[in-house]
Amino acid sequence: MESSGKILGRDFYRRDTAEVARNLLGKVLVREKGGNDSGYSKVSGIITETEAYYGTDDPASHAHRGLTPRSSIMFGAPGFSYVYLCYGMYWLLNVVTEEEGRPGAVLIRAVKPNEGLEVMRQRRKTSNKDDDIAGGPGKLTMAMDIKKEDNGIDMTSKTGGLYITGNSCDGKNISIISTRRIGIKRGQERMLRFLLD
DNA sequence: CAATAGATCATCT
DNA sequence: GATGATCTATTGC
Repeated sequence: MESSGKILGRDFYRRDTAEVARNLLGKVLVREKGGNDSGYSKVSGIITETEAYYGTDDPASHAHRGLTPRSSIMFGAPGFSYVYLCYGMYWLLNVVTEEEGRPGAVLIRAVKPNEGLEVMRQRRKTSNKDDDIAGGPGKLTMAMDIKKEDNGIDMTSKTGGLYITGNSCDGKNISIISTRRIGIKRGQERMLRFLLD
């Protein structure tokens, strides 16, 4: 049997953004670098931290000011990746939620290394601690080699080499904690950050 | 150990 | 031209 579970379908993402963010915890983010060169590698990690971002009602969201070229993907169909550059240095990985025409996305803030730990460690020489390899939005994309080109990938299919599968250990008691979001100026009152205990 | 500044660039006003 | 969903290194106690 497949230890990695099956890929989450589009219906999973076509829900309330906070609901998706909550349900993504414990799932497995898989990154298959589909390159044909010797650098082929497969890495995966268990999602341990997410944040929900809505649309016009959410002052912290990129879709807050309406539809712009960058945020337009948040208005599109669910299940697609939304990768963007933050502070000029780090890429952040989001997954589009809500039905088409309605903005929403879940920021994947942290994962726990599962497969390809060695590869991730090599990509992040600066940090020696395993817990810190993908313990943040920017670190996670660094460890998984996610960049601008990975924007707009259909994560309900293996085609893009980036997808999320179900949890391998089911029925496990997982305690989910929700707190206010981090690193933003507005909308902190809302408990839209979810993390695994 | 806690706090702070610097790096760096696509996107929006 | 200003801003930002960040990370790291350095300083200070």
